Amino acid sequence: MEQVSQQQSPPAKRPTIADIAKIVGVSKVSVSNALNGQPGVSDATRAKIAAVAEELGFVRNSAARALSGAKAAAVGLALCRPARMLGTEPFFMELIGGIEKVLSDASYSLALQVVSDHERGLEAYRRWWGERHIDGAILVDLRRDDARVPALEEMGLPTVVIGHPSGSGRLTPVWSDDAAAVRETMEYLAALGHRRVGRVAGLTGLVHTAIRDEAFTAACADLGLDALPTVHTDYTGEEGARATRRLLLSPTRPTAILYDNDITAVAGLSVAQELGLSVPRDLSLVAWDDSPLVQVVRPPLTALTRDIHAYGAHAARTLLDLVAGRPVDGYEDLAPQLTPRGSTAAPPAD
Amino acid sequence: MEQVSQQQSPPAKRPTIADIAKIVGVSKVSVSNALNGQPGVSDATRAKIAAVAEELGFVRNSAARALSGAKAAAVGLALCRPARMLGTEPFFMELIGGIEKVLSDASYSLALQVVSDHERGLEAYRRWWGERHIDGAILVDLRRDDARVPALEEMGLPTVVIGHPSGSGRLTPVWSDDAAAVRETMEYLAALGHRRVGRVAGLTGLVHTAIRDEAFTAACADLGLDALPTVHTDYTGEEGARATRRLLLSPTRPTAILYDNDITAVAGLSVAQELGLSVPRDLSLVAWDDSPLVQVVRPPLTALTRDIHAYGAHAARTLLDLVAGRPVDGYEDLAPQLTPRGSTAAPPAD
DNA sequence: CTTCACGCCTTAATCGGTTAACTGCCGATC
DNA sequence: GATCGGCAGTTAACCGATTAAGGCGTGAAG
Repeated sequence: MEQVSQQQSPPAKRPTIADIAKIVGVSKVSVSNALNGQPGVSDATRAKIAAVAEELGFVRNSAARALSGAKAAAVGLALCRPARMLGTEPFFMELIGGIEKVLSDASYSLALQVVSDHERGLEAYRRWWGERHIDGAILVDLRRDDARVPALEEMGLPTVVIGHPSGSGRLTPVWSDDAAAVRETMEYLAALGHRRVGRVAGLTGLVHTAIRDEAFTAACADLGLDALPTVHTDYTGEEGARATRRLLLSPTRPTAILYDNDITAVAGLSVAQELGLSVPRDLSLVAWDDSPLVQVVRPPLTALTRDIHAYGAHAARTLLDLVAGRPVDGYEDLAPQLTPRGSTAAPPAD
Repeated sequence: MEQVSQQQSPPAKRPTIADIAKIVGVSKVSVSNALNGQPGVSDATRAKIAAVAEELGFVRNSAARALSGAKAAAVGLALCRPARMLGTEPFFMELIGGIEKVLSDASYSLALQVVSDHERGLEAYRRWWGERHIDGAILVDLRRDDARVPALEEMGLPTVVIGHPSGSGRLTPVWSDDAAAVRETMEYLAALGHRRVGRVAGLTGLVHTAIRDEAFTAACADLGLDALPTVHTDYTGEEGARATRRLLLSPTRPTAILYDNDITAVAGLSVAQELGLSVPRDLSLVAWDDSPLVQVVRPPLTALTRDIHAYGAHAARTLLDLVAGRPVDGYEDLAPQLTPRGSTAAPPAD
């Protein structure tokens, strides 16, 4: 706390289109048109303007541009995570990376706010939109009967919802078929010979949790498997461990467990090993979402893989279409693919 | 891709201070002053204006405000991560969470851009600043002789550097004493009886890597330990595993290894177990940065703990001071604290 | 009675772009 | 030769807020 290092305030004034206009000897409007590729400027003039702009290091003032009714060239994302869940899931960094890729190619930027609850998230969207700070928004962590959906609809803010169409109202959904992934996994486990499969799920309120819950129950019924009660968690390692312990110590101990994320699956693996169970000999585990994490443990976990980066990119691309007024349908991404690794095998003979 | 769900464009015009002025029967200026808590407005008028603004759901147009020379109420962060490293480290989500907390309390927002290299990161800062989109910036992943430092200095963009003062030039640094943490760890390991300690480090170019490298070498010398060559990685699990394998298969196999992040440490644990080494009986491991990850594996890893959320919050607070023109020193956060867990013990008798 | 200060409020100008409407001018068309 | 159309470019107005400068009435001081 001893280091002193001051910065002086910016002295130089930024060049404006008026400066360029004066130098080139044309009007502001011609400069504006030239720089924006609008017609009505000769190629010669256009070139001269471009040269001067370059030389002066001209940068458009987005405030002025926005004020004149143009786009803000930014989209908003209010991420709702209680502090302790932050950083537990690689999912969001990946997703944001994908979103960012598309946005920055279009010279859009992302306004990000991490908030404690959906209420405050909605406030952020409302402020950004009211201030004309953003042209569109991305909504994540979709809940059942999510109050944010009607609110955003009413605001008229172009929004892409990352989540199933069943919960996205009139907003544009981008989603993947989680039910299919559950089905594929259950068929795989059933084929291996498993009859009692447990499930450690995520937060109950989320739409995708409900969808997976349902698909899980349906698959059990279809495949004639024992339906064990699903245990819900908050995605943390601790709850994943607790849930796994509960399943493994119950009288109807499962021979395989399907997790809703990577952290709980890894925690489950540790619990199993603590209890003296060998994976995959005594117990098979499947993680949802592939990440460095699940590949680094021993044995590496069988996982439901999806390209989260691409998922985010699709959402961003869809939003840009929406903002530009291009006709937009929802976008269904690929369903997560089962990637078998060392954590799944036939159940013990018993 | 079948779902069709259109959104209509926003029909209603947002209320402006002119609207409020007309209704209340005063001038725009009075409205502006009233809403900004400026003097020159009677309490009665002020109350009336506030009431009408509330009723109309008035939100300030930040573009217009920015155009008139006011603050942009946002700060920028260009995060430079190659795609595959994204999401591997919980560190940045935590850091951003801490930054966000402080910013949103001050009604500031964060402009975030994930870029592929520092060159593009600098471009983002330049664009944001030129556009008056941000009032200040946060710089991370500080490298030695980082070209971004002089560039930002020259731009006059108020910037807080998350990194050691030795590399932050005239910009304001926020840092923690990594050297002290290395020293503490080495003393601990030496006290346990270790004589050969290996180190799996991060990217060579980074300032904090160099500082830890140096502290490591110095500590070895001071404590009379064998100086094994440090192995550098890109923080991924794969490279962590490779580095660990290399150390463990060398003729001078270490009895303890200090890692530069959590992912490489966990990968190292797996490698050790694969090679038939028992942790901590045959080998002790120390991870840098505590995360759910290192607590979930067996045994849970001894780690260098720091409050990353608070770290980010300090950086943001310092930046807000800087932006407001308040006198600012650099800020030295607490040094990472050693948290012993099950992965460290005395070395084998040999 | 003048003068000054002050509180409250107004008008005017400004930030840096964009859009709308209009002016010359040239060549093609009838 | 008059008319039309299109291109290159102009001027004027405007977006919504802020700052600067000034007016006007009231009460206190000289």
